[in-house]
Amino acid sequence: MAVTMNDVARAAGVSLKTVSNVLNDYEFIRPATKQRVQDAIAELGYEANLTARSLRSGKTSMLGLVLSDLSAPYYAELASRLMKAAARHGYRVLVEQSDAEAAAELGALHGTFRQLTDGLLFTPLVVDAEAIAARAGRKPLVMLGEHIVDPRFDLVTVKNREAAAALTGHLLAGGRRRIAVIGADPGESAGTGGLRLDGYRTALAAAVIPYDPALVAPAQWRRDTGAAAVAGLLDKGVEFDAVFGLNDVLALGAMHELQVRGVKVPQDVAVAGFDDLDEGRFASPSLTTIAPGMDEIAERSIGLLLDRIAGREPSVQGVHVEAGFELKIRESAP
Amino acid sequence: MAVTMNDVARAAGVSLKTVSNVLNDYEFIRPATKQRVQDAIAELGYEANLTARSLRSGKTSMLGLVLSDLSAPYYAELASRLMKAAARHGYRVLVEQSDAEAAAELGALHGTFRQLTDGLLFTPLVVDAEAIAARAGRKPLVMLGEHIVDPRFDLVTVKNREAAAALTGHLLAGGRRRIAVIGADPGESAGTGGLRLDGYRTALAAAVIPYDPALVAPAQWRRDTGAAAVAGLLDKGVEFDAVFGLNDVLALGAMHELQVRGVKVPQDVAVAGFDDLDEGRFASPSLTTIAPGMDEIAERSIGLLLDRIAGREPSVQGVHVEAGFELKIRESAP
DNA sequence: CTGAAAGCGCTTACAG
DNA sequence: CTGAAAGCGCTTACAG
Repeated sequence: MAVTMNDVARAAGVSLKTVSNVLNDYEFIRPATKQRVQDAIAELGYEANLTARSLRSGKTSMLGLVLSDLSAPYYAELASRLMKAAARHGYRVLVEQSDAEAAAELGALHGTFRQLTDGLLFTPLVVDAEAIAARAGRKPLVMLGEHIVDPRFDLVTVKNREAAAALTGHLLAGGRRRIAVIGADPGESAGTGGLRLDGYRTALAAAVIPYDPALVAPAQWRRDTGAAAVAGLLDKGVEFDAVFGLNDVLALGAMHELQVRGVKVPQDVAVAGFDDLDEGRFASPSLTTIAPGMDEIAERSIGLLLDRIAGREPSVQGVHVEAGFELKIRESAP
Repeated sequence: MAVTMNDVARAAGVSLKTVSNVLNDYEFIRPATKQRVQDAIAELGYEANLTARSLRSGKTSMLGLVLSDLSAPYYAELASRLMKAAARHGYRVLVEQSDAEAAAELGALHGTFRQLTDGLLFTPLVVDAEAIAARAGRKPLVMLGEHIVDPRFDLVTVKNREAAAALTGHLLAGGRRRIAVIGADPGESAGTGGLRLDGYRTALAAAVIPYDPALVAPAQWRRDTGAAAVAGLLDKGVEFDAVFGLNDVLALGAMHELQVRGVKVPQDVAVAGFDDLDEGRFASPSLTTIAPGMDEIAERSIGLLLDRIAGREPSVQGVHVEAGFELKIRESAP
């Protein structure tokens, strides 16, 4: 059997409580006692049993991360950084893939997944604020992304509108006038796609260029759907001189389709995305995009969640954090 | 407070043990009793406390997955599928990133990570078999990848040698004679890189073409390093008419560098990779590659690990599973 | 087929 | 500053 606190207590000649005090960095321990306990721990190779600690304390030292699909590059990158940020504070991250299904998204809010974690980083895609509020329980919950923007919930996000406007502004400055948008419904205004579309419209308005809904093609945010959306525009005979993929994989899929059809990028059509995936830097041509402050997002969301868990964050209302961004100009839209 | 088994027992008018029996699908329960318990569970909204169950039973229903970096596309894809396969059996997967550091790889073998999981899926990159054997403990451990091929350990992998030989054969059939290899040391023979290099050499030998170590460039398996390795070959004046990136990101990095330098792919130099990332399908040109049987790998490794956990797998020796592969011929090496 | 009791390894009031 | 005791919510022999 594994070494227990009892073994340590016996070896050090103290009580269980004293070992617990040492383990939990209780201040008022006589240095000599502390030393004896630490020696016993080292000698016996004692490792605290997290399960027992969890059962008693109600804390698991795990954070939950709910996202649709870990194999999507943006989420993989985000998960990786969140795990590293959490590790710095002594927490692990348990990932749950929802596949963008409502039942899975809601399921992560209670049941065993919730039990196993002290707080949740949640990237809802289909479920609405009411459904979440009804099920969220008392454990802290921080939203990532923009599907839910609600004063009841903490939220960490990028400056989507500003970033999309900056990118669109860059395309306009390059002389592009008919900029297709891939990944949103023409009338969309909420959620990540809606906010980015809104930024696009803002930049258009600033340049006194009318908004043409025919240039906006909805698509799920994948490479194949990005390619299909551009194919649809081309087949319908819609004219455009640039494509703004609302994220990088959409832009990359679109760029592929353009090239397959002999449309030259950027000469005939410029292409730009959003996310700054490593993949885009090595695409041909390399992809112009927005680099969201991923480290800032990871750091801030973990920080906020841990503050809530520890009761350090005083605000009763949701705290909304907006991370910065950077425009990365590359070959696909110089 | 949450509803406990005691509350359910009281509501159903039975003992704790009976509730436990119903929860654990014990066979011999009177149907009426079972029904009463299930009704009480439904009515109270009871959810079993996993932590308490773990402390008592020693099982956590979690599997550990140790890999170097979750943001690497192959690992992200693998993790995603492993999580889905595990979920089908009622298990979750807890991921640990080692950053290819020995301390982290060894650390995952004991301590809290091991405690929290019933078995480990391990992708070691730097640690050797002896170090693992010395620290592995009694919980099951299944190796993924080929860094450790040792009769003491279970292993699930692709047919690396055969796949690399098939790919090389395809390049040779296309008339390529000087095929550069990116991602291995010229003398390497063990590990994933070594096995793939070995397959390359086998195909070369079958075509009676001498092996030229000058064509083999070591590189970490990333895009930037793939680009740098090809740059190195070009700068040294090494002549080649094809590049075999030992995985897709290497090939994609190499392809980017070639194109930046005005080398036409595939006319001047054909490029091929290994992994069949979605990214490669949408690269320009699209990437010829090997599709490892990812679902087979995920399914078999989870199956094997769960068999070991349940004591169902009788073999004392390590079981070695080799998944199939498929050659995907695309534009970069038609 | 079901019950009463012990115990997994911790933390946490409560004393002193 | 430290000890003895209770208890977190389950599962598991042991009876009956």
